[in-house]
Order: sequence, then structure tokens, then C-alpha cells
Amino acid sequence: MKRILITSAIPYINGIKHLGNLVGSQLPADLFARYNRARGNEVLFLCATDEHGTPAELAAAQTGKPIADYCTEMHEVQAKIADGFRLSFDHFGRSSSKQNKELTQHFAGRLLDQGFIKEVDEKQIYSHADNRFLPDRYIEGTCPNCSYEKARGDQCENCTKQLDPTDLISPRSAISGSENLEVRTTRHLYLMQSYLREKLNAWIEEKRDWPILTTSIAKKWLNDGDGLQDRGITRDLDWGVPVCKGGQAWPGMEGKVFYVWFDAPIEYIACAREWVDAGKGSDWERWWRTDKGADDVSYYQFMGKDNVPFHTLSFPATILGSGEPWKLVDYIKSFNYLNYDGGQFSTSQGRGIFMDQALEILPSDYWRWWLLSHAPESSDSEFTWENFQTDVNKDLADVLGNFVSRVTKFCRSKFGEVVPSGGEYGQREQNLIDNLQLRLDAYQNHMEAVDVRKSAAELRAIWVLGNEYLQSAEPWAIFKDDPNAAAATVRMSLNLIALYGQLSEPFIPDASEILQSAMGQDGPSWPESVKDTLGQLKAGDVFTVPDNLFTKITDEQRLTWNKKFSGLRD
RNA sequence: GGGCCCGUAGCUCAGCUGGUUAGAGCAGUCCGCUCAUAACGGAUUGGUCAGAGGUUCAAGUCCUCUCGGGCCUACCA
Repeated sequence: MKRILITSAIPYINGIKHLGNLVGSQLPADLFARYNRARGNEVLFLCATDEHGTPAELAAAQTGKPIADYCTEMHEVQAKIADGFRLSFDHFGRSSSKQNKELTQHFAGRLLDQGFIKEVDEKQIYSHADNRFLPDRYIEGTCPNCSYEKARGDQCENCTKQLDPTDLISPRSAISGSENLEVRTTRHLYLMQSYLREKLNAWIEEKRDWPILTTSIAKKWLNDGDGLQDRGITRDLDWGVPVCKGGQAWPGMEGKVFYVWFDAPIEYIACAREWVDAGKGSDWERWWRTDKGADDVSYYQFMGKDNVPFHTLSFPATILGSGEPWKLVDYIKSFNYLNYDGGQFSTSQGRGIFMDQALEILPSDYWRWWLLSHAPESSDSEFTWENFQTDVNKDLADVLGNFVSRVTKFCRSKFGEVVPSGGEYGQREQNLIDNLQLRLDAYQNHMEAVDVRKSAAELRAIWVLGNEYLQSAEPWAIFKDDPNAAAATVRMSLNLIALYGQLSEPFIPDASEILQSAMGQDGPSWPESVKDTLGQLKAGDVFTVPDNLFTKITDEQRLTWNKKFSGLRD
């Protein structure tokens, strides 16, 4: 039995995520977690909300609520939606937890002791009207290069020139519009990532089996320009983890907090501690400390490509720099973006389909199946309603759902709701078993390699084998002359349904549960041998005919939804 | 500006370290079946592998350039 630690990139707190976010991290992570649990591996699957930073503060301010209350509410909202998508986190934590606060401060203290922290005086823009320091991109003004009037302080979106806020002509706060800005000197902590460049480079170089997307982004950051840059890990904000060294005060850092990207990955560790404190587990260090049992853990991370630099470099730098035996990630699965109908999904613009909306119109299995079978692994991929309709109808309703329907209904009408006896298996069944075993092996290999789309294609091919078998055996025709032969075919087919219930669980857990309970199976178990598994339902066992597993999406629905989601979310 | 990724049948995509007549699913066409959610099965039509050079006995696969799409570029997260 293997031990698998899985984390999904933690979704930001300021609103409900869209399907692009879902397919890039939480959903494939869930697929992998479910698969590994089904294989009997010991799995710890963690996720959390990422709650700190300027956007969260501003989002809270807009609602007029205290930031802590806002985050608590939004965490609940996200947790509920995650549940709706059947995301099987062992714990869904919060980066604002006290466990994370402690651990983040601990890491900062260790990094200071190990010589990886420097204090740097830098100039920041302070807005009197907003009563706060503003990140560069929250300053707007006229671009000195192209005269675009809404250039941001970090970059002009019009001419793409990189800017410094002080370059802007007539700069103003993007929040209040106030021009009452002031350049102030403020002291911040820097993580000296450059000291760890060689170590990180050697570590990345040995990861030959990681997705190109992951390693190429990491290498770019390692080698670009002067190489890996040091990074400021503190901010002048109210909401966040207060800057301390371990439990001690940090002179000169009063009133400052750690940068979200410093504390967010640490939440992966803290989340395990939350998991224990919530009474769901008993030993979190066994998963995270290689000196306390985690040396045999395989750790997989899932994320969109925008998250890669922080997971390949910053967080590993934090861990390596601590000088303590924390578990480093073994495999980083990264994804490109899912586009929506010719453009990008956008949280800020409200474009596309959001997780709550998706669940309002269709059960989660529809979304899980389509998104996973079209996961943007090799390049950006695109959601269109037309593709969604044809793919889901074909794969789920026709290939799988209708197979279940034709088998169970035929059996009911000829033999009743009981696995029929009589007849013998022959060459046709042997061929089926051989083919299934080949497919199952491929399915497992793709899953082990975290090859999401290929796994989906293989599972679908396994469903197709059922229809091929049934068509070639023709129990409806054979029944008249040789009911025993038809009974054998039906017995085999009912066993196929039970098998499908088991194999499909990582992708479509709800439908799988229906299949398994209809076939009288009591829980997920993985077929080690196709041959043995296809004998699990025996003559005389009772079953029930389930309602149609998947209702087809009609043209009318598609048109309605296409229209409904063509605009921007309010 | 720099860098990375991608461009393979109408659509969505496989094609690992270069090696027989370039594959799958969907859509299309034809045939079969009638148990089933008019579902299923079989067969079949589509490709000068973005373009141009080059390396090689041999290139979708390697190199160079061009065109097109996307992403990243470190203070959003």
C-alpha cells in the first residue's frame, strides 16, 4: 500500500470560482485522490481557501463586512460548492487558521536563523484617502509611453510596457480615484531565493517526468536575466499573518503581515494540522516530516499554470531554506487554461460559467466528466455548449447510461430483477475479459501517470466494450431458442455494470454509486482481476433497475444556457 | 522587447528517445440490429501533419526562418 499526499492549489477567497479554475486544480486532484483510495492506497487529500491579500480586503470592504466575517462566509460558500462537485477533500482548511499563522511564523523564524531573510528598505505608494499602501497594480494613471489613460502601475495593458507606479502621469488610486498619493519608505523582509538557486536548479533538473509546462516555467524563472530573484515576503496590510520570528516579535516589522504567497503554500502543511485538530486524523507530521514517517509519502500537487513559479521555486525555497526535514513535492501536475466560447473565463469580469451556476443547471457528474475528459493538459482547451452537449449525451447517456438501461430492462422483462442462472460462458466472454483486462491495465497506467484525458478515453473505451459484447451476443434474438445462452449473456452484462460502477467512480462518483447500489454492491472496491470481478454477481443475486442514469441535454436547453451565459455575471 | 507552449481529418485531440501504407472519438455517408434514453454494432469518406528551407538512408517527429494562436515576464492571486 502506498501513501499518497495530494494538494490542490488553494482557491482565492474573493468569490466563487469558475469552471476553468475547477478543472485546473481541484477536479483533477479529486480524480487522482479517488483513484488512489479505490486502489487501496492511503490518501491524504487537502485543500483550503486562500484568504489573505489586498483583493480579499477590498472585496470585504465592498460588502461592508469585517474581513474576518467575509472570509468565514465565503469559505462556507466555497466548501458547500466543493461538496456539490463531490470534491473529496479530507480537509478543506483556511489559510487564516491559527495553525497556519503559527507555522508561517515558524518558517520565517527558521529562514532568518538560516540566513535566508534580509530586511530591505523600499519605496511604496501610500494613499491617504484609502488609508493604506497600494500594490502597484492598484495605481492607475496615464501611460508615459502610449498615453493610455488607464495604465496600471505595474504594466500598461494597452502597450504592454512594464511600468513603475512613479512612471505614471497623474497617478491615482484605482480604489478611490484619489490623487492624494505619497511615496513612502517602508521596510520589508526578502526571501533570498537566489542563495538557493543551484539547489533548486538541481532539484528541478532531476524531474524528468514532470509536465513540460511545469519544468519550462520553473527553468525560465531560474535562468531568466540574472537568475532567480529574491522576493519580498511581507506587505503593509492589516489582514494576514503578523510578521513574527517564531513566537517572538520582529522589531521594525510591527503592523506588517506576510505576503499571501508566502503563507498560502504553508497552508498545505497547516491544513494537515487542521485536519488533526478537527478530529479527522491523528498524526499530521507522518505526512509532512520525513523524520517522522513521511519519507515513504509520494506528494502530488495540482494547479493552473499561473501557480507554477510559487510551487516549483518559492515554496521549495521556503522548505529547503528552513533546514528542517519537511516533505518536498514529488510531482507537480500543472494545467493550461480552459477558455469559454472563444474567450477567457474571467472571475473579475464575470465571464463564463461559475461553479454555483453549473450545479444549478446540471448534476456534477456531467461537469466532472466533460471537464476531466477535456482537461487542458497539452494546451489551452475550449468549452462550447455544442461540444458539451454532444460529448456528454454521447458518452454518458448513450454509451454508458443506455447500456445499463438496455441490460437491466431486458433482464427484468425476461428473467425478473434477479441475476439469471443457466448457460455457460464461452469464447466471446473470454475475448471480452481479455480486452477488458488490456483496457484496465492501460487505464491504470494513465491514472498512475496523472494523464487525465487519456484516462477518460480509456474508461470510455471500457464502456464501449459492453455495447460491443451485447450487440454481438444478441440475447434478445437468442432468447427465443436458447434462453440459457441469453441468461449467461445477461449475467455477464450485469456483472459489467457492477464493474463499471467501480471503475467509473473517480470520474462520476454519483452515477457510480447508483450503479453499485442497483447491483447490490456495498462499496467501492477495485477489480484486481477482470475475470474474478466479472463473477461477483452470481445467479440468484437480486438487483434493481435504476432510473436512467443521465438525461440528455436537449437542443432547447443548450440554446437557453448558451444565451443565459453569454453575458457577464452580475 | 525577451522567453515558453501550441498549430495533425469539418470539430476535440493521440502520435515516447526520427523508422513499415499518419491514428482515436465526434460529426458525415452506407449497412445491420430492435433489448434500450431513436439508443447500439459494423463498415466507410475526410489530412501535401501551418508554410519554406535544411540535416538524414529515413522527419509529423531534429535544426533554421516565416506566418498564426496562446501564455508568462516576478507588487493580483
